[in-house]
Amino acid sequence: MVIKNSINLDDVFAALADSTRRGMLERLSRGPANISTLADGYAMSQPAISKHMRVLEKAGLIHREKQGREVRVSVNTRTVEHARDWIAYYTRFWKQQFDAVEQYLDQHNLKNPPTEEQP
Amino acid sequence: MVIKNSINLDDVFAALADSTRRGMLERLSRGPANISTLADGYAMSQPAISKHMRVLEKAGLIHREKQGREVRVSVNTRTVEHARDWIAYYTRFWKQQFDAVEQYLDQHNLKNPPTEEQP
DNA sequence: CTAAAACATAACCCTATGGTTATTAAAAAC
DNA sequence: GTTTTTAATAACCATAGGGTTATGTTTTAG
Repeated sequence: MVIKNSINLDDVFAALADSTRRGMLERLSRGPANISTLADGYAMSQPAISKHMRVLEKAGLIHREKQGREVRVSVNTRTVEHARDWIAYYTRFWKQQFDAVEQYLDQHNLKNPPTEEQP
Repeated sequence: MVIKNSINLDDVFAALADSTRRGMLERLSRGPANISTLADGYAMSQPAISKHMRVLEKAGLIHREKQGREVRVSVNTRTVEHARDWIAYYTRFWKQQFDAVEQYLDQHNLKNPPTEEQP
């Protein structure tokens, strides 16, 4: 079993930056699937699908397992959580600032423009 | 005030797929900053920085505010949370499958190979 | 044994991306 | 009023990305 142990956020987010690949990951949330199943519904050639799989695999987002002539694909939870956690971690601080501003505006009744400007 | 109301995950994740831009967002977790401050520590030209800002703005990840000749930049919490939530939502299902497999392997004592194969 | 199915790889095309230098605009400093 | 500073824009370059067709490989089906 090949396990990717170094998560590269560049690759992970780049892989997520394509709706076809996100669609495949969404499909995989209903359970593992083989590649032709994942390809279902996309109007593109088989090699194009193959490339998308490669991008997802290089990012460590999926795991492929040969089963006869088919390939069973499943999501690599660890990588996906890493991306989520990166955003979630900083969201704490970003939101904190945002809330601070909100609170200030609330307390000083500055959230809306002066009444003379309103309709 | 210009508010981006349609969040495009393609743009958001693409913007996050660059360590320079992630670095700037990390810097912004310590509070809003002007662009030259954000550029600090990056060995690249000023126009390159300018381009990165454009990418972040197009993705709706930041908000720029002209203050004299400087530009104050702050994080757009809403967009950032949207990206986080997309991942977090599906993580529930992916992890559920993962856990189901783990549980099965535990219950059937299949997590490790047969003892004869072990050192 | 031969044909079909499921995938991978190679070679190619076009556009997007990340960087550069040169130039410009506007505000601040002197 | 002239010079600096901050930032944007234009024009360019090289590489990466997403797509294609053509071809090959392996496994299953007939």
